[in-house]
Amino acid sequence: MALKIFNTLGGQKETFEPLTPGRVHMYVCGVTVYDSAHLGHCRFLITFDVIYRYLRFLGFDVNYVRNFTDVDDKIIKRANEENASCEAITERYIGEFHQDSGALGLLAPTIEPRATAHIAEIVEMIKRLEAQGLAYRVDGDVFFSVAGFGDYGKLSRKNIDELEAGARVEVDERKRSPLDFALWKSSKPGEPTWESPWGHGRPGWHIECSAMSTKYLGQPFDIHGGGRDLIFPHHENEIAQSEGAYGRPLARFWLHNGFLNINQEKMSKSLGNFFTIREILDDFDPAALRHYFLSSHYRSPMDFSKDGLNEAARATDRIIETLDRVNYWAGYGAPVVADPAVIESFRAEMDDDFNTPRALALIFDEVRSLNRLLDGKKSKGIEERGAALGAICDTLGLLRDGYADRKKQRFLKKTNITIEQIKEFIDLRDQARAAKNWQEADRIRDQLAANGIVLEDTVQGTMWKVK
RNA sequence: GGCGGCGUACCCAAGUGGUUAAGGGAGAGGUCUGCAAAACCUCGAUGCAGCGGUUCGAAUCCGCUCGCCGCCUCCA
Repeated sequence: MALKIFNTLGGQKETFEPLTPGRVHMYVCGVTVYDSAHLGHCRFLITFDVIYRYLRFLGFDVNYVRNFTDVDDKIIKRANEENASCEAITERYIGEFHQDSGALGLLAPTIEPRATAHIAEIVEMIKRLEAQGLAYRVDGDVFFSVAGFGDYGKLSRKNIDELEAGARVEVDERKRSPLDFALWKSSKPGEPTWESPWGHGRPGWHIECSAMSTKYLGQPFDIHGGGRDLIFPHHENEIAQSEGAYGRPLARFWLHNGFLNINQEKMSKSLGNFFTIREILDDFDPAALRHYFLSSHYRSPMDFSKDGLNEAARATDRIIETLDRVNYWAGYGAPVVADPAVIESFRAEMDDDFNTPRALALIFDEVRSLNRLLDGKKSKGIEERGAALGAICDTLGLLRDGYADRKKQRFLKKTNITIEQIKEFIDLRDQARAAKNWQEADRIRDQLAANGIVLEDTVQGTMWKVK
């Protein structure tokens, strides 16, 4: 049994073995902090959170680095619009990002480096590239010379000549080739700026990832990830910089997640067709959102819809209900060993390029089996299989703890109904039921149902839940 | 123009050469229940965009056609 991962570099699944036995070094390109994170970001965050969790589940000690791009044209633009400092903007959105991450149940990376805290390393790397003859200065800017790096295009499988022919970018005439990109930009008055051998300026976008990944993970490291759109030019440029500077590979496995579309179009800031993470979490549980993303393979494109998210929410309810039943049945007593056969099946699915849709199918097979056992009042293996199911959910990061409470809280927040009122209705109905006044009991229940509250008569009494 | 991807039941979505095409949601019938809810059971694509081809055998490989999308520019 071995983990196989689809490697963009090479375009096929390859057996994964870390360079250092037992330790995985992983870098994922994070976000530019100039605005609230949206569902598209959510997908890449959850994708790599699951990969991180699964690698840990396999027993690897994972060094997971995910950066913040906190110096960039968009940040400067935003700061100017708000008449605020860039620091104020980036601090605000890094704070928001951490709130969203917490709400989504994302495991914190080992380190979250910021570009502005690594200017020295960036300058050092550019100097190295200059020494290698791969960089050239024009006025106060420094560009990378693509012509000097023979492997350029190997990740995105692009041919330099065709790229030049197809380029419809406004070409900076000072560049030797239209594909050359900025390593260092001279800064205009009012922009963030640092001292450098080339005068005052700031780093280009791509160089920060090269500098920071090398600093924290060495070179080469095991896994480099990000969204599909980063393949070209961002990751291609990172490779050119890092491999050009050090003469050895940057990363061994390159993973890219598919896009989240909406109405067949890419969800993006520029198109304005996005939902922010926080607005979706007002209406949906983070576990449901995660379930929704996991129901599709991470490399496939997805078309977002609230209907789809609602379906995922109902499916999540089903898993949670079963886990609750198991917990009730078993109590929260002594921990048991998770059923090894179930865990093994989970591994088999996930080892195949993190096939979460199949892992979910396994979860539902287990849900059905467990419910059948619980219905039959048979005890054989319930605790072990329940423990396995719980472990699988945890490895996927489905936030099962507090699920029912969160659902109730969202409901109570959106309506003016209080728990006390609901309990009063339940008491009234219980009295009617005790008197076998079924008509009145049903009337109360129907009334609550009309308000989105479902009652369940159980041996422990009447429970309520949100529809 | 170049490169890459997709099209599987009402909806979402696995499967990429070999017994009956996973799983979820919705739907229908049933068991349980005072009635419900939940759960469980049963049903549901002789077919995988279309047409050809390769093969003993294809949703899976090849070719063509149709439809859709992404990257080539900041973007997860």
